[in-house]
Order: sequence, then structure tokens, then C-alpha cells
Amino acid sequence: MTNSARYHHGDLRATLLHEANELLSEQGVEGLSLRKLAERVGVSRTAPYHHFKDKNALLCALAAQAFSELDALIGRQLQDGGSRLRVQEFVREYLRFATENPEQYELMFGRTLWKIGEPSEELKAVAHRSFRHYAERLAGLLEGRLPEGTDPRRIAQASWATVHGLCRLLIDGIYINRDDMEEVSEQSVALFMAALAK
Amino acid sequence: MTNSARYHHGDLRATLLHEANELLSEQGVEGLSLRKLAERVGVSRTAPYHHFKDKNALLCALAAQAFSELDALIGRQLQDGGSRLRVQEFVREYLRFATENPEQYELMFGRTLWKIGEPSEELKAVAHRSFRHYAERLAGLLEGRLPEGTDPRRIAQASWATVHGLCRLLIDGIYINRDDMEEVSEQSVALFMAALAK
DNA sequence: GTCGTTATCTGGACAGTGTCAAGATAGGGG
DNA sequence: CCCCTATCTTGACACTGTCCAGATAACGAC
Repeated sequence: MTNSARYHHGDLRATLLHEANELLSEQGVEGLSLRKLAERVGVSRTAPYHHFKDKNALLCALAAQAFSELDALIGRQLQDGGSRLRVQEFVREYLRFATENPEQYELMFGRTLWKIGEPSEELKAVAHRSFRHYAERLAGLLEGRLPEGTDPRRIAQASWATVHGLCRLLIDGIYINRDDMEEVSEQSVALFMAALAK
Repeated sequence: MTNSARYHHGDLRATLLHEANELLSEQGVEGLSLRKLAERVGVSRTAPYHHFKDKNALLCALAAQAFSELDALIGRQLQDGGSRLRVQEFVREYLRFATENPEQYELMFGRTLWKIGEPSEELKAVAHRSFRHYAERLAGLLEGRLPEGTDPRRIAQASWATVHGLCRLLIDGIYINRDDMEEVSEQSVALFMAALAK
């Protein structure tokens, strides 16, 4: 019995996730339909429903996966050490992550899951964890440099918003293009660190 | 012949735009279907196609309209005067605009038009104009305060990205909620201005 | 006023979507 | 060995955007 013709796939859930991610990269969330996905995997249209409650559930799983990668990136890049260059390098990597996986990034932070669909508990958890992780690492890096009375949490939110905004504008091609990216991000970080070093 | 029963509507284009904006506010881009819109206006499903080439075209018109409002806001808020408070107040108003019209804001900057669909020439023009307008006003406000060698255009891009990122995170309910908003935005502006005043 | 011309509007049709319900299949534990 | 149940399939429904051919009426030329 060949691999492709057996009735029970055997590893459908993982295959679906993998192929869905592929399809996502190629065509974006809008081009990712369950029917196309099923056909691609070689299975009937409703088969995925035995592994994911919903299209929403599948997308949440996909986004959660991506958040894990981002979380790993945070852990990798935001270690102790000279803070200015660290932050600069982190932002560069963050932007690289976002621009190399624009559709995944869109899914992670876009309204598809957070506004229209319900973000799954798993997704909310891993997203929140990433942010907390970032906040902690950043606080460690900036320890002692923060002006008195400055809430590190606010700094984390404000800086994340900046980097996130850069990504969004860049990915969707509004106001910032790939050529500007490097300079703009450097400028942003420079401003940020200058304010703190004051 | 009553107003609602005549064959030729007479002012369909404007009515469509108005009602579409209403529908957009209520149900978001995803809930805005041409068929629902047509029914709501009391006209057949394909009637809108005589006034807009596409669904995309209608959405572009809607977004362009919203950009005009944003442009007006920029002109209104970013006048000469004490720069720190001016900027603070501008950001507050920008955030208000975005949070009071979240679906419009999403349409203006979202991938629906900029990635999936084609942004119309009109939309690109008005969006670009808004940014240029912002950049000019900001440069005027910060005149003489910028560290040497700083490109005002980069400052405009970086600061817009920050505010934009705040809006996105806030609207979609990620990492920043309504209670934090005020503080985070103040913090952001404070950092920004502190860096420039250095 | 009458008569095209043309803008506007209509209903039918098609391909595509997510998802529910009912039935088919087979793997795995008693 | 046999049944239970996880897994998979087909059929169906409502909804979407949009093309096409035909109906309607407003408007300008004569």
C-alpha cells in the first residue's frame, strides 16, 4: 500500500501544519484555503476537521509555531552585554525575521486571529510569553540606565510598538521601503538609546 | 414615484460610499460584502459595478476618504508652537482617530488594499501626501533641535512607525490595552523628545 | 416630440469559500 | 475475532465576488 493512497494518513496533523505553512508563505492568509490545503496534501476537503476544530484553530496553531521562533530569537539576541549594539542587532534580526516571513508575521499580529477569529488559549499564552520574555531581557540590558520613575514595562511596550510599526509599514510597503529600512531602524534605535543615556 | 422604488437611483455612488462606510464601522472589512451593501441600499447585487470597477476600487475610495480626514488632522494639530506639547497632543489625537475608527484605520494601512488588492492611484497619492504633510510639519516643529547629520525624513518615518505600531497593537488588542495607552504614548513621546533635546 | 445612444440597473450563472451531517473505512483494544 | 472509535469521504448549504446578456429609462440630436 503506497504512502499516498492509504485511507488513514497516519500523520495528517503534522503534514497539514507543514503544508499550510508552505501555502501561507506562497500565497498569504487569503490564499490559504482549507480545500486547497486538503487537495495539496491529497486528502478530502473535510479531513482537516478531524484534527483542527476550525480554520481558525489551524491558523492559531501556525501562528503559535511562529511565535515560538520569535521567542527563540529574543532569547538568542537579547543577552547581556553592551546594550546599544545588542539592541541594534536585535532590531536588525527582528526585522529580518519579519521580512523573511512576512505572511507568518502578518498572521501572528494581524487581525485575522486577534480581531475576527478567536485567538486560541495556546496562542495567547505564547504571544504573551514572548512579550514578557522581551520585557525582561530588555530591562536587564537597560538596568541602571533608565531615568528614575520610568516603568520598564512601558519602555518595553513603547519600543516593541516602534519595531512592530516599522515591520508593518515595511511589509505592506507603506512609507518605508526596503532601501530605507536599515537607516530608519538605526535611527529609531539611536533615538531610543540616546533618550535613555541622557 | 417613491424614492426607494425608482429604477435609476440617481445618487448611487455617493450612497454606496456612505453606506459602505457605515457597514465598515459595524462589521469590519470582512463583514463588508458587496451583496449585503447592495441589499442595504436597496439595489441589485451587480449595480455597484457600474460605479466601482471592483470591490477593491470601492474600498480604495473609502480609504482615500479616511486619509483626507487624517490629513486634515495633521494640518490641524501640527502647527507651530511649543513642540513637546504639540507633539504630545498630536499623538493623542492620532490615537483617538485610530481607536474611534478602527476599521477605517485598518483599511487605510492594512494589507487588504496594499498587499492583496491594488491600491488605486488616488489612494497612493493621498496616503503619500499625508505622510509628506506630516514630515514637513514635524520638521518645522523640530527645527533647530535635531542633532547634526540627522535626516528629518528618517525622523518622520521612525516616529510615524512608532505611533502606527501603537495603534496597531492597541486596535488588535496585543500587548497594549486601552488602560495602558495613555501612559505608553506619553512615554514614547517623552523618549522621542528627550533624544532630540539632548 | 420622436428616436436612437448610452448610462444605469437587473437576474442568471459560475467558481470559489468554510463547515455541517451522514455514511464508509480500518486500526487497536477487549 | 469482533466491536468501538478515530479517521476519512461525499453531499449539501449558504455565502462570496464577478461576468454576461438583457431590461429600463434618462438625455441629447433632430
